[in-house]
Amino acid sequence: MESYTQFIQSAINKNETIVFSCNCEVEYSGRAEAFLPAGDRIVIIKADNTLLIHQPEGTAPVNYMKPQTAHRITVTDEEFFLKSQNLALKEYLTIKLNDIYFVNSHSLSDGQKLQLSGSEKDMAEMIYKNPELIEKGFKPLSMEEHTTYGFIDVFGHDSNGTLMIVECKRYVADLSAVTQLRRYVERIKDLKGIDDVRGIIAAPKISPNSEKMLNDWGFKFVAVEPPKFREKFNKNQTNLGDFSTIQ
Amino acid sequence: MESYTQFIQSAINKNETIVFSCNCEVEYSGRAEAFLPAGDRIVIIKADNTLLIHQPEGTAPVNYMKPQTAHRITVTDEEFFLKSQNLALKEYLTIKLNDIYFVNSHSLSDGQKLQLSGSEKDMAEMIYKNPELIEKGFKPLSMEEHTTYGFIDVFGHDSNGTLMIVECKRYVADLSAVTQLRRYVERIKDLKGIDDVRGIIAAPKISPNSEKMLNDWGFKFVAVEPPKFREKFNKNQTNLGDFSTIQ
DNA sequence: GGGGAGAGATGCCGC
DNA sequence: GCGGCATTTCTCCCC
Repeated sequence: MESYTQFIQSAINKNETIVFSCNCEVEYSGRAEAFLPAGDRIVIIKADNTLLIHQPEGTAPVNYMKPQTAHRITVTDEEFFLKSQNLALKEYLTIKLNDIYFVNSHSLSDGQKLQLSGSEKDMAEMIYKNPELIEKGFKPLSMEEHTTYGFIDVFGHDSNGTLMIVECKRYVADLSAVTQLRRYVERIKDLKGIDDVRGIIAAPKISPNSEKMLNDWGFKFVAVEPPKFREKFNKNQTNLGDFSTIQ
Repeated sequence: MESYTQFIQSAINKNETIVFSCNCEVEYSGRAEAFLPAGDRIVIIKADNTLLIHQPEGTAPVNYMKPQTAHRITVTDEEFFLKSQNLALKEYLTIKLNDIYFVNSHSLSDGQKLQLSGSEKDMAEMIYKNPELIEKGFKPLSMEEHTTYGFIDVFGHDSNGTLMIVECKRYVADLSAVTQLRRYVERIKDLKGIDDVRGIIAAPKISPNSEKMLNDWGFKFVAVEPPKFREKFNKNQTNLGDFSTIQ
């Protein structure tokens, strides 16, 4: 234990990226209060002093501390602790280390950013460039039009000159998407002093209750798929190929 | 490289929790499309076949695959890949391994769940038990009352018998919190066939525009802090104690 | 730094 | 599985 914790403390001092696996319990106090009883976990301390605690299952960390947190190993009555505190955010975390299985530490170098396509913004741009996806005669005027009550994805008018507000969702449009659209429509009616503004939800799908609410308010749903420029795989494949033996 | 990748493949077969550090590039196709150029990262494959890729900075993983994804090492023209696919979700990820710095694999055991307090639900319970936090004479009738347009945090009536709907937020109430409240108020008016229903936002803070919108609709903001039962630290401390040397 | 909103959101609970 | 919604949301963008 002692050699492991000394190694961790030394790596903390050198600002390296540290990974270790341990049996531990965790206490957190900050935006909420939390306690996690003893179990096996993986702990990562990154170069920017982010701390992550992962259980052996699940996508999200069970506990964490944000970047720029101070970390220190302490020993009391032969019990080992990793104490973290972020004074600026008033957040505190203590890991009681019952056992350490392995530790690794490296200086890692990575200046790359993820290049992603298929976001809601990409959808809005696609609609802006291909307005017929909404309806024949739709003329977009602006994207991300700002109002006090939020900003509008695509703003324009139809073939009759009636103003149109389009709210894009990349997956299933829900109740809050509909109230969001309503907020913009009301705001534009108020700002322009007119009563005739159309509201459109553009998404691949919409939940039944949301569609009911949408129709109750006189708005319209248009089915649109988000664009995916980088697509390389055939998603309809049924042949597992290389993977067939490990399914 | 070859011994590392063989070790990884063998650990995948044994369903262990694997951690390795490497230089790699990543390609993802699924709900969106993404590419991450070469850099140093930490990769975790968990016992439930969740995969996480972390850069040396930041809280969130830069790429990931959900639980129950199949993983396999492949070698083509002396280039090493970790290929992951989740056929059920139609998601695919390929890591091109340029270099591996270390690998570790263990069978980890952890059946514990995080015990958390200070959530929105805790706030609702606190208000239910201490209705004077909202106002003198408030009588709560139910929590999580269900409507077609969502469920209400705390439902009750005031000293005059007027129905009241309370929406709790654990941090700053925003525009969508106000529209959410409005949705419930309108739904209850509609269901009960009455016109007099009060709406309350209970939160520590509310954004200025949200408060304006709230007041425009005749609703009210009440300042309430979320409860924190596990609090052990004095957050107003200015003495850094053990941490003073590493700030 | 605050406001506003998306996210490959995730996770939880309910039906 | 979908629906509805909170989250120690995180992250980005813009003011």
